[in-house]
Amino acid sequence: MAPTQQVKRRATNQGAAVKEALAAEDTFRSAQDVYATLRANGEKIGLSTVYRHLQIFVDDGLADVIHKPDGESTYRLCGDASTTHHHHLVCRSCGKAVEIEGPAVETWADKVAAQNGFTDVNHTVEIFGLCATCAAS
Amino acid sequence: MAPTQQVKRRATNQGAAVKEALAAEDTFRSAQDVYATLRANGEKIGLSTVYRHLQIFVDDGLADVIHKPDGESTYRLCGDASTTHHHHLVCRSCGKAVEIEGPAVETWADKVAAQNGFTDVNHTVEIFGLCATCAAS
DNA sequence: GTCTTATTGGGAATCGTTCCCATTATGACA
DNA sequence: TGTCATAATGGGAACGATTCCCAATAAGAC
Repeated sequence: MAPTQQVKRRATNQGAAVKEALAAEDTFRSAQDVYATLRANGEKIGLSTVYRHLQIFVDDGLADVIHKPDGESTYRLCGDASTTHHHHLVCRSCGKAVEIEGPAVETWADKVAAQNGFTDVNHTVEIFGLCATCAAS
Repeated sequence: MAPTQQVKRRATNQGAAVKEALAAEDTFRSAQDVYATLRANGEKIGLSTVYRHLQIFVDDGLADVIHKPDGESTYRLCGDASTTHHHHLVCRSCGKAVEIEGPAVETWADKVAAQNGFTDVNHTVEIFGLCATCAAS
């Protein structure tokens, strides 16, 4: 919506740590999960800070969020999310995600919304399943 | 998954009241909202019971759930949800929803999942926007 | 009418997330 | 390199939605 305005932001160890933790895996991970991992690694960081940075990443378009059916929010860094709108194919078991695109879905969504008089539209499309690895075990 | 097995279930005033409350409007409503409405109507019912029945409706395929981006779960009765898989165009402001179908999306989702070795697939497609009424105000 | 047991409901408990605010540390500037 | 303004931190309290627990209640079968 509004042009992503970069606010002055300080570089901190904690911020870097959160980003690293996310970068380490290509799966969607919850804030609690990231926090636990960092603490286990001996990182000195608070839960609030983890939430803060995760949210910042989302605001800056560096990360994507997926709200799991159980209500938990999970995050994952996304290469060039800012330029390409995309969706995810997510493993319900391990959280592993594959970025997918569906141009047809985009246009369909906009068309349907317009036909019904809806404006300021956005949509969520997530496909959940079991990845080959998890299905095998 | 497992064949929907109908369990013996008693007919109670509370159960009927919850269903009525949902049937009264074609919008997705939260458990808290339904509870408040019922109490305001002088209905004698507990919050736990509302949650319980809402969940039962979902299990029985009588209602659809949508997890709002803020994490709240909203429910709405759906005519023949059990027979026709469909999605929703939901007003972000008032919750009003229009049932929509997108056969192309279904096949696309399945195809993408299969290509990536995912099984036991399901997907969520919800379109959020502002309905004409809410946009006007 | 009686009895079995599904259902109820209110409050405690849980869980993820946000808030508050005194303390800490980054980055700009001298 | 030292000083300073203030962004960032973190720990615990606060919150809101949802679930749990369990004694009291009431539906439905006989």
